[in-house]
Amino acid sequence: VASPTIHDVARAAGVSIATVSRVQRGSAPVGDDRRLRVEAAIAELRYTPSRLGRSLAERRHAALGIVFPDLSGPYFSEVIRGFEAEAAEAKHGVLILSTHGRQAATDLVRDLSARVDGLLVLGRTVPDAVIDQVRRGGVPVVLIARPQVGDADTIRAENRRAAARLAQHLIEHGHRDMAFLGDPGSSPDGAERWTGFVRAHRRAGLTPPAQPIPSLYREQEGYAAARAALSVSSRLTSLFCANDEIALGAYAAAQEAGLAIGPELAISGWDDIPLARHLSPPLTTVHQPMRELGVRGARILTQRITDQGSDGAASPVRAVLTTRLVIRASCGCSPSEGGTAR
Amino acid sequence: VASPTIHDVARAAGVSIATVSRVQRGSAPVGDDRRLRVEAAIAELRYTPSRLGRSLAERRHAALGIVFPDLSGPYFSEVIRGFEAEAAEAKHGVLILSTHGRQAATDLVRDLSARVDGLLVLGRTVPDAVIDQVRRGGVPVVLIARPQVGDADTIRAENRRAAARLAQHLIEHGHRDMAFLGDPGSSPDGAERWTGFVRAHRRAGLTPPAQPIPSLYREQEGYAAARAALSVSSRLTSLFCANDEIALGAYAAAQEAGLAIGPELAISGWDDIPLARHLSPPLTTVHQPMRELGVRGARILTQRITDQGSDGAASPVRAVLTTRLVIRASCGCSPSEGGTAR
DNA sequence: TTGTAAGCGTTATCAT
DNA sequence: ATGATAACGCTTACAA
Repeated sequence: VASPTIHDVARAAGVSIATVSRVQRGSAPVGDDRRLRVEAAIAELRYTPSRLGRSLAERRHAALGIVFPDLSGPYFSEVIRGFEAEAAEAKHGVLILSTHGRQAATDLVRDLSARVDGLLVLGRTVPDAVIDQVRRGGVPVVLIARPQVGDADTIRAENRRAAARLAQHLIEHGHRDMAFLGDPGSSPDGAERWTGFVRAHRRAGLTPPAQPIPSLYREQEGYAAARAALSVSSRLTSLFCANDEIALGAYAAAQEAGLAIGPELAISGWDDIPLARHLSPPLTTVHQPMRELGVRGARILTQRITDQGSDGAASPVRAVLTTRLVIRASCGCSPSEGGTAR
Repeated sequence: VASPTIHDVARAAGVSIATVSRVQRGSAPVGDDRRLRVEAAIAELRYTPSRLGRSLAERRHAALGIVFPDLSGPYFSEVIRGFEAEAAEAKHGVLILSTHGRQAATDLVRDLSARVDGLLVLGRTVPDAVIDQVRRGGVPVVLIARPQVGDADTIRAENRRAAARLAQHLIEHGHRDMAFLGDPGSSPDGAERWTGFVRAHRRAGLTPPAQPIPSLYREQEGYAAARAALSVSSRLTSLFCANDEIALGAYAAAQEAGLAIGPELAISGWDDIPLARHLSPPLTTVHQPMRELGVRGARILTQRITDQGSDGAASPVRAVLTTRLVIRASCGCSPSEGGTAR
């Protein structure tokens, strides 16, 4: 049941393998008689060239890889979605790798890097050293939502200004006692949001909280953090959550405490996951162009790959995509005054 | 910047490439002196064997592929999640392909099939003919949520009985005028749910509706279908939705019509997406083991691949995974009496 | 234990 | 226009 090779076709058509290759990929002119015979043989034998043989000869995989922490939640799915679409456009296959916190991630990433022509790395999935190593191996790497490594290309969504605008919006609602739930230490994104949050306070002449309430970016942890925040200060009127999952947990905590979300306790999230608009009240949050992050990542990689021959290394890309405030009801706005601010 | 090859290492260590190969993969004993020299050279040169060269020699890609319609919504993400985890376990890379309704899907799938040792196909993404072709090419295929093709392995989640139990539950709530929103024509899953729905009516001595209200499996379409249903019959007290997205649309339609979901209008979904429990009222639905579907798919594929040498084709797998009713409040149950039925 | 050499299935360079 | 033939980078008999 072994698949036919180029030799089988050549034999069947009574020509050399070079001719078969030419016909099959139209790379050079072939006489009509032979072309016909070859085409017939190809159809007859159901010949498909071996990707492996071809890649080995062409010295390219015609594939891109993407590494992400986990596939739970819509965030990474969306990035992958964009990435895959754009990669397919460029005739690239797509290999995925979820590190899912496993320790062996390093080896898996090395493995993956040996299968692709370019690699997109999301979040804090891979040690810097490994990134360096992969790049030195000649595989272009693009980083998303991750601290920079050397002069690797980086794409991120704007955080600081959006956070400041959101915090300011809350301040204009009259809130004076706000807590920030999240973990600035674990992610550059979180750190920037915290910075924006603080900045808005300063600009309004207010004193921001001294510290964020620490919380991992999951509902469970958000719930715990919100309970903690609420119990510490009874004057708290607003919870600024570093992502929507945390906000979800905050909803639960608020309901448990008998607080009306919106009027009595403002809650905001980040990411604008599909869930957000279906909550009651709908969640005020910040929309990130997740799909676009993936698209851009793939685009930069294909660019780097085609540029690989030419010398004169193009300077590293440092793209910052714009985010969008999505004002809904959970910040205390009435549904009618809600809307979308740039 | 070209990566070092096995020859470079051999030269540096003053040994043959065979010895390098042996050391590198520990496939055969090597004298201590040479082993040390080889290991030193490998470290020195930062040698990583070429996946392409290796795969060509081993005649296997060490990779699995998965084809799905789209990455929007949690359903396919979950399947992929399980698939990836299990594949990684078996040291397989994972290639993804989203057909996203594009017409060129057929070529893309052929392409993909030339890059992997086994393929998982979800939903109605690929024409039967292509599936056959891939299988004849020697690549094992597993089908999920898709009509059977020849004797390819198939995995699905149980539908009929779960649908019947859910419908019966609704009937016990006193509902006599129920509508089924979905598109049995487009998917075997949908067809089976409809069958179960009808069967429950019959068993209770009731007359089921003559036809489902047609709706694609998306919120938008669900909304339209629900409006249509509600306008046709004013006696309608229950909407049995073929998936959660449709139910989401039904929620919107019900709210618009001023109907209290649960008490006045029962709504049920299918899939138990994360959103479901966050709706108000929380959505009664049916939980599918999506992750498990992916895991099983990968497991069967690896099995088929390793069995490929041995003759005596194992008979086709026809796995049916069990589903679970998740009773929440949207069916009219009070939160307290809610719970999970097997 | 170690090395030589024959594949694995292409592409691409050279002659012709 | 066509055909030999040399890579491409590895694994694995087969010899020694």
